[in-house]
Amino acid sequence: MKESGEMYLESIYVLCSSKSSVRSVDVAEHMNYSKPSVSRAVGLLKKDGYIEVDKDGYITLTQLGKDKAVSIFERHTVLTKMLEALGVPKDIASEDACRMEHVISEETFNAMKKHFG
Amino acid sequence: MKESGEMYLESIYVLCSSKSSVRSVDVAEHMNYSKPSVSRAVGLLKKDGYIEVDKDGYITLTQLGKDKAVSIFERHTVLTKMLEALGVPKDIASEDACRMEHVISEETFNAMKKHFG
DNA sequence: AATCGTTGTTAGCCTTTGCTAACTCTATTG
DNA sequence: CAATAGAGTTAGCAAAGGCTAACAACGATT
Repeated sequence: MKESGEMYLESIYVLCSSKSSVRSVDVAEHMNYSKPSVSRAVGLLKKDGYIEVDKDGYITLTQLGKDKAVSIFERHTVLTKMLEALGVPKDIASEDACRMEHVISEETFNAMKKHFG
Repeated sequence: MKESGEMYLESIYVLCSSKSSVRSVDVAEHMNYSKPSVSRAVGLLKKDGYIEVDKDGYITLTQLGKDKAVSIFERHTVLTKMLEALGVPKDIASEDACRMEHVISEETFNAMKKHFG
């Protein structure tokens, strides 16, 4: 799974937590991406078994997708907490966490979690 | 400047610190990239004023390039220190720092520097 | 029933950044 | 002096991942 795939998955996860239903257009609006970009990404996530899309376009996470999304989101949370603990303003902490969450190793994540989780 | 450009620049900087002269082939070997990849990247760094390349292919950093490289390298150093302080093994800390150094904001870097610099 | 808005898809473009194959140029060497 | 090795360049491929333009499908509204 590539970084962009992780971003889409995380967005779907976040949207699922706050809305009763999620479609591609919601993802596009949330990520500020065009519809075709989301359409392709959704197709890939579906092909790879991370999501299911019903005939009306409603998106649900599979167990695999949920596990992956939760793990990315947990990284985001821990990273944000760490940066805030270092004194970085909340919004900047979250933005930076958003980019860092895709590139840190398991070891680094676990170390951060131990100290800031 | 893109992430890949930053990597090339940092490599050139590191090589300049340990060798008396640096050519494209040294960069290629150091980064484990092909010669054409380096050739193109070097051309771009030159075009953008980060490096100079003499008629024999010897590469030197301009002031702009040096400033940029130092700032990236400093990020690398501070990030590595921070991760080591959290208990991440040295080699993994350095690898992760290598990816994180390109995506953190100035605010986050300064916060880390204050605590771990 | 015709039209319009919403949603999604298709086709295809662009940039980035890696690669290989094949070339040139220069300098050393037998 | 010819051949070879080393360095760099050119041409072009591929994958990722963004975009727009244009179209299809469908439900709601006039």
